[in-house]
Amino acid sequence: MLFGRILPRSFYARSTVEVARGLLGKVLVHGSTAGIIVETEAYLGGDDLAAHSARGLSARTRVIFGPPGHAYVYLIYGMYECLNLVAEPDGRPGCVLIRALVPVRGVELMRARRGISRGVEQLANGPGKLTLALGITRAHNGVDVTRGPLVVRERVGAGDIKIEVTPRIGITRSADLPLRFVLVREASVGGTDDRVLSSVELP
DNA sequence: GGTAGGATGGGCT
DNA sequence: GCCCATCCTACCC
Repeated sequence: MLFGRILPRSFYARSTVEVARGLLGKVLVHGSTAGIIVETEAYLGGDDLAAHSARGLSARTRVIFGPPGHAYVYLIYGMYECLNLVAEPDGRPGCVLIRALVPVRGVELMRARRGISRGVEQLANGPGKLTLALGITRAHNGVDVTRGPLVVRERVGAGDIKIEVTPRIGITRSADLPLRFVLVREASVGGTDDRVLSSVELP
């Protein structure tokens, strides 16, 4: 698995939906651990009542209104942390929740952090699981993901991908909007990555 | 295969 | 005080 360049800020300075779709198939890297992004959700500005930014600017939502290409990490249910990547030009709200990864580097460390000896496909197949597996915490809230140690990279040799679109998971407001994006499989046949990508079990 | 319930703490009304 | 952008275990088909 070869990683390409770090995604530049211009990648994130687009509409939240474009960024959510564009992140599929890219590689999230933190230290010695990395995984291919296979599931994302877009949380928009404006009429999207499920978004944390819907209630306006606050100490918590400040990052979402800030410049693109930064991490928004928050605590959910008092126990887990969720990673978002901020989209849209500076000053406009919008972020992408990373919901699932296929581990490609540092699998043993991920296993140790998760405290389980289960299949590799279950190490990072959920928003609370992947932050635990990659060692991402609220200490990363606001960090610039166009500079290390937490970055997203291109994947060398990645072909066309197929994307499935569904409503978002686990929300009650604005629940019917088609803003969840899942990487179904590689369209190009024959790469060893096909097996890896199809092995993820989405929660 | 499926679902019900509990853990656990911060943000907001 | 209530509501969560969740996960795991136990238990029941």
